[in-house]
Amino acid sequence: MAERVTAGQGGESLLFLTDEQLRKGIEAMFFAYRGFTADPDRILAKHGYGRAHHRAVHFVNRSPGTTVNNLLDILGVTKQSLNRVLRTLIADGLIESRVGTRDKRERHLYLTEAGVELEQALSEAQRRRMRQAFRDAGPEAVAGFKQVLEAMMDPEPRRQFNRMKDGS
Amino acid sequence: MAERVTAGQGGESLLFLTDEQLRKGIEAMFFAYRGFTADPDRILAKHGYGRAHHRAVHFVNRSPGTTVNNLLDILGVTKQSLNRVLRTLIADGLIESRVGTRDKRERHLYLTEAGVELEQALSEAQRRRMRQAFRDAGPEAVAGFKQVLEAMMDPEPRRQFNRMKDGS
DNA sequence: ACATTAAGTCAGCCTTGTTGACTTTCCAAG
DNA sequence: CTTGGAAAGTCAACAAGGCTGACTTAATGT
Repeated sequence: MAERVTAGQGGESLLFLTDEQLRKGIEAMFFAYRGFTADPDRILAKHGYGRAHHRAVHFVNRSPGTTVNNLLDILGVTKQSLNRVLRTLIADGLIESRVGTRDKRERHLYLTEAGVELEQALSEAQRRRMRQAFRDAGPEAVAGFKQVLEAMMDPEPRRQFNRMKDGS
Repeated sequence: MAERVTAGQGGESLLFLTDEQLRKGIEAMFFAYRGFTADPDRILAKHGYGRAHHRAVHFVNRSPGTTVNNLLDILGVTKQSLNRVLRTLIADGLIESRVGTRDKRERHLYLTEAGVELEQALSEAQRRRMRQAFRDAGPEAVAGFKQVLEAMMDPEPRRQFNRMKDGS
């Protein structure tokens, strides 16, 4: 089996990574991400929602009272795209939008009771899979998993990721 | 900091995983996957293609001569969805579709020279990021990363993933 | 007073999923 | 041998959810 190795740019490292090893990593991400989203997707479909709604609900739950602009930064989508999703969630009574007290231009977003309920259902499904995977793989593997994922992020999302470690 | 822990279904395990730990895993997947797809997305955009084209090119390169049906199984999308992408790739001369010799209903798919070129550009971008992440995290972390991802897949994709380890 | 900012809206586009209906080809049972 | 179903692929039409651009409204800060 011919193992062609592409040149590593910059200072040659200590680790020898074949293209084949890297490709397996790439495919692992592809298949794992599909599994990762499969359970919530089923729940969302019942409600007539998509992944966009899930992301919105997740991060509003994560940072209650967050503003629209804040959410835009986190999700990395356009205002118009988020707005469509947000509008339906507000209309359906899952998210509440309160005018800011200090700055009345801002809208602060909160999950309603129904919103919390959906978020619970979605995240519990996802946690279940994550928990199972973590248990199957063991604590050392979990540490490695997190390390690699963090190293794979772009700098700005990584900052957000770490900032969110300790609450809003 | 209140750490609520949801009940682990089934036999209580040795690992205590808080909801907070699991949620960090979930967010890590979200942000990392975005980084993972960012580089190829930029290249694809220049050619007027999307992720669907990338996936098709990737797996045709991976298993030259594969049939449409085969690809369907791997990608987990509908025939019609794949077909649209495939049609443009064939029209643009990146993929060649040969009628099967044994079974003339089947179409066997191959990358043309131009197809190989695009695949190289895409996968090299992705490999670069993966390589960097792997190096930053170290070999032990990489092993853990793979273990957890594999554990996160649904059984059928996992089978495909492992089957592809040693070539088509 | 005026420029800037946050939020929201409308119109229109693209990609990529979906379902349903269809053709061509193959194979197996009568 | 023929014929009827199954399998592979194709075409048409629709929906979700991205995107850009132009614009309004309201509040803020200079």
